[in-house]
Amino acid sequence: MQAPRRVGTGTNQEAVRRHNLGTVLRHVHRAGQLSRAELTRRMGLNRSTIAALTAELETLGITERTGPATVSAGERQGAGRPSTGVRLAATGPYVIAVDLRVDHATVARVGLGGAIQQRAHASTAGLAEAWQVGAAVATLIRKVVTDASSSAPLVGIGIAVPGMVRRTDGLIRLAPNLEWHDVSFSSVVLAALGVDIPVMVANDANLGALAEHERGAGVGVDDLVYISGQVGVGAGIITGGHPLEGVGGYAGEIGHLRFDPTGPPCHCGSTGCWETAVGGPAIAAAIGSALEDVAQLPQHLRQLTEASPELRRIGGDIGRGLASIINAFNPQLVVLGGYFSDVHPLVRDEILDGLTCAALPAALDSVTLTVPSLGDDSVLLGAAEAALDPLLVDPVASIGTALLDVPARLAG
Amino acid sequence: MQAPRRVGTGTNQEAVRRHNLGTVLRHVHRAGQLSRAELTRRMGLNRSTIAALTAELETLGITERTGPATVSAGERQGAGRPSTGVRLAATGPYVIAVDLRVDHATVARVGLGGAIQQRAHASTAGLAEAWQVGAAVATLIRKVVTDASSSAPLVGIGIAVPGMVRRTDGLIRLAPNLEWHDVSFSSVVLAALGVDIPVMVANDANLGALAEHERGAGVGVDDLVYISGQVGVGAGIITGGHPLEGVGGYAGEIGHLRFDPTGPPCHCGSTGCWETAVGGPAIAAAIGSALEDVAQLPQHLRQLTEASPELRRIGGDIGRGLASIINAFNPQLVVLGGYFSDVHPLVRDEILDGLTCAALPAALDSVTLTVPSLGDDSVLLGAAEAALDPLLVDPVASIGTALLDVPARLAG
DNA sequence: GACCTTTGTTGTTCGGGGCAACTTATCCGT
DNA sequence: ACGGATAAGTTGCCCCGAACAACAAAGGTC
Repeated sequence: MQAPRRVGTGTNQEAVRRHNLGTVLRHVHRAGQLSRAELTRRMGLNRSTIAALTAELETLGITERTGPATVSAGERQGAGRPSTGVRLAATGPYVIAVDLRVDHATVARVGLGGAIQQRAHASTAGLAEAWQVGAAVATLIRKVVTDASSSAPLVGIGIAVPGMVRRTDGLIRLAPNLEWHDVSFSSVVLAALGVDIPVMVANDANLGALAEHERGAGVGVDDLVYISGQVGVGAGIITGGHPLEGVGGYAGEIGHLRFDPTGPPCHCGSTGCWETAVGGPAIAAAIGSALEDVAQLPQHLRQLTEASPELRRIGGDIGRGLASIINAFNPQLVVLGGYFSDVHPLVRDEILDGLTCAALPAALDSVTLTVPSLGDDSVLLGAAEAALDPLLVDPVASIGTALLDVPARLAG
Repeated sequence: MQAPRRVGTGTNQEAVRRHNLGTVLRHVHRAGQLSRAELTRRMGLNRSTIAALTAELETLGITERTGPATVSAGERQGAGRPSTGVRLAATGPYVIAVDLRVDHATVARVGLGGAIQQRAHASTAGLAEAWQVGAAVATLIRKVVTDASSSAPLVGIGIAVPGMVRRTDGLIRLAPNLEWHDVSFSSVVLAALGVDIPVMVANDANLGALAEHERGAGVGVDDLVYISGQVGVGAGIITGGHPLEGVGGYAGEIGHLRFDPTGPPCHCGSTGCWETAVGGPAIAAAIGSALEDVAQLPQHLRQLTEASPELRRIGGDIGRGLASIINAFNPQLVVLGGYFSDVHPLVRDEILDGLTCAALPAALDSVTLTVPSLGDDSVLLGAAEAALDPLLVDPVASIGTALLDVPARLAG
């Protein structure tokens, strides 16, 4: 009995209301706590309109109002009546975020506002088949919802995968390091859980970029590139404030940019991809670590205080590869994620040298290099953000389709 | 006395009206002529709403209605009352488009709908200073408005430049082949014309991409890359239906992607950029043409029926470079503009071979290579589209600030 | 020619944001 | 301590735009 979904490029009043309600929630989601007066300023709407919108969010159980006396730290300033605050409800909607890696998986229950409420972790080493991994993930999911309030709605699941994911349906086309081809992992997980809720599967680098853009090093930056170094090398790109996807959703496969045609063959079939120069195996070799240990690269790198000449050369290669990326995308920020965040402090100068000699000055001027400010949780929190997105687009619809009484329903 | 510009992320009713009016106009602009019934279908709004919106466009003098009997070719089908048509008014708003190249400039008067109403062309060889070129362009502009109706409003000027253009203000940061640094060409042209109207300066490849997306080979394609081969090599990229700009507006400088570190030095200071392998000078050398003739490459290429071995090798290099671009952006379409459209028929197989061995299968599956369907006018029409954009966003405001009585005002 | 289908037109309804007046709550100066 | 200034919440009303329904118009179909 739900209203027919409108199509077409026109905007009607219902859509305006949806959009404004979602935008209010998005602001609260980003800022955590916010006064209605501040919302009025940021959205440019009338006070009374903001009051109506926040009231609706309250009746939906998403937010609650804080007394005007909340800010009591003695630093209030400016005359006038203090503004009522809006904050996220303790038993408000939440999502499940899954960060699937080559040999382990992390699952978290994440509320609106991006707070991790509960998390669980398990090794997946030795689990080759997707259904085995799916079962392990389902177990972790059951674990993280045990303490959830039964009145809090579960809005969806977000899953980060190291591979190429088709954006239309979340099919994993190819995850080389998991050795998966054409796996519908969302179906696998839902089957193991025995429920039906929206699942969003996406590439790990894209989600890392999303998280750093929303609540990490890239807040307020509308053009950024998140470089993911896990085993392979990939990138998540935000341009104009929106994720760059490409037709299929495979954009950002910068690990296979041509780097040195005289270099070694790459597992992709080509020769001299950037990944062969700066990928996990190359770095492992440069620091004398075993190739089987590629998944543990960050730990090994953190023990180093100085870079070997081999690692220094790789630093230069990182810089020269980044130069191509900066020329192509003209980002304001490059976030070095995965093991790159541990390589960066060791070879910062070499990276910059490589950059400077190969990037165009105009593009180089406006770019900054940094590491994720969310640490190792970028990708996990990005999966949460992706799963939360429908809620921020249309809160009413999303709450309507959410799952209630979750601990009991998943326990069965 | 104009209404204060609303800011903020909220949407109000006024904005809805603006958006819908602009969207109606955008549909007519794209389709040329359209029935109100068709508009109703495409926009998903009510018949009466469409009637009100089209009526407003009529009173603004932008469109006019065609009698229901317009379609008389005997191919009418379907029962029911025939729909009133909406078409662009003959004396409706128009823009000036300028395609500035290394040794010549083309200027056109372009109406809504993308029809070139008048055009002019002149060599700029020997004009080194920006003000000299600006004066030449102003002369061409005066020429193309001579026959314009004095009641038709001039909405703006769009200028395509082969260089890096800052998007915030249209400053030309660097145009290597014009040898310009930090030139505010919009000021130069406006000063030469003695009027003040909106001028949009942008990179030629970006505008070529825009035009092919709007009315060329990329209609309906939301992810495309337009490769521009003039003297240097650049790209204009559309992702998710929107131009990819980057912070400064310099995105798409793919001519300086790293291609072969053992290759020759590039004028940018780096070594082995893709441009050194497939740029104008390399192609001129491969077909035995003089280096001073780079601007005439297309003419020379069109006389060839067969590719030399050198040109074949360049074809492979084009393919291998495109592979990187396809991996990075995952486009649905790659449009080979500039001299590449003349190289393509000669070395199609070599390009495809290079592509196949270096691009990722998932990305390669969904991509098509083609040449501009607007021919040599892509960039010019893209400049027109860019200048028309404000009109399609807010018709009322744009008409309000437009210049009237243009032939007389520019003649002085 | 009767009936059906589709569209334009017109008047009305509905809903959402803007606005103004009033109330409430705090700061600040005397 | 007290009143004015300031800013924010609340309330009722208005305006505007899209939806809707009823009717008229124009053509197709049998």
